[in-house]
Amino acid sequence: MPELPEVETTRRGIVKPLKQQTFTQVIIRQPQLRWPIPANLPELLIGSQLLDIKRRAKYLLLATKPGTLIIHLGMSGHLRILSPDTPLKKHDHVDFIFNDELCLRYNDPRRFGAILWTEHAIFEHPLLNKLGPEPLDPNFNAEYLHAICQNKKIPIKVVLMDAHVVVGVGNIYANEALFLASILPSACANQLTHNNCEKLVTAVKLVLEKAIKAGGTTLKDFMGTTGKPGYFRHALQVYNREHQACFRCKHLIQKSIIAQRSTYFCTYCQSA
DNA sequence: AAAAGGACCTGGTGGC
DNA sequence: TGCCACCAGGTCCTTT
Repeated sequence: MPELPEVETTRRGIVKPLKQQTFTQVIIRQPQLRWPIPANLPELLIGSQLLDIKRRAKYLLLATKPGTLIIHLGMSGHLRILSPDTPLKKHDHVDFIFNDELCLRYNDPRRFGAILWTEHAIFEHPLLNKLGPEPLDPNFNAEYLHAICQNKKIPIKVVLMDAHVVVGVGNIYANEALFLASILPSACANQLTHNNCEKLVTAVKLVLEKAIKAGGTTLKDFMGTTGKPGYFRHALQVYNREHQACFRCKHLIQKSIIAQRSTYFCTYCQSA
């Protein structure tokens, strides 16, 4: 679920009800996520006010006076806001309770996510200090991408998905952006022209902005509606469409594996 | 240093 | 119905 648009949608959904609220209880049922949840998290948080919720890449950053709570949703995680007495579902690993009346509940079946704590400057944290620019930031532009690509002899899709190059471009949007830019995912990065990079940067921004705007469906899901989102599905041009007709040219969408990830493309539309 | 592959974990699906 | 292989929205770590 958590591509960048969904993480941003989650952030927007929880910041309003929770900002300025005070942590009154922290319940850890399953501490073993990607890394162990700090056992002293309850004592660190209880009594503190949640000052703000920011996002960097796919990390949610919950700022308090003594430090920052870092939450990553991994491959399968999500956050919901509920009444604290809501019956538990499978994989409800952590509850953060505010003012004894609102519960932020973390659920993550595969446990690839993370809940961490730091008291230092947040952007110096080892997980954050080597990240590339945000995709929607002006620093992510054709000049930057083209320069990076010069010394990369790997498929452009792998470059796009490398968080040291640019954050937040997951498998779905890498496929979609490359289709929009008419560039084959397998194209060797150092073969791309400046013009290719221009189109690709534009496509990444467009696809992510559109998906964030479509985040309403996710928000609804996140607010407690049952059932899976399917939020951006209708807009997908290539992802998960193997053997189906390309919407643009009617040739069949093909699938291959690049860096162990499913990759979808139209050889007719994506010639670069 | 760059590139490739493995690792972490559960659930759903499709084949036999 | 059961069992099994394989796939899934991420990303760090180890090996080549």
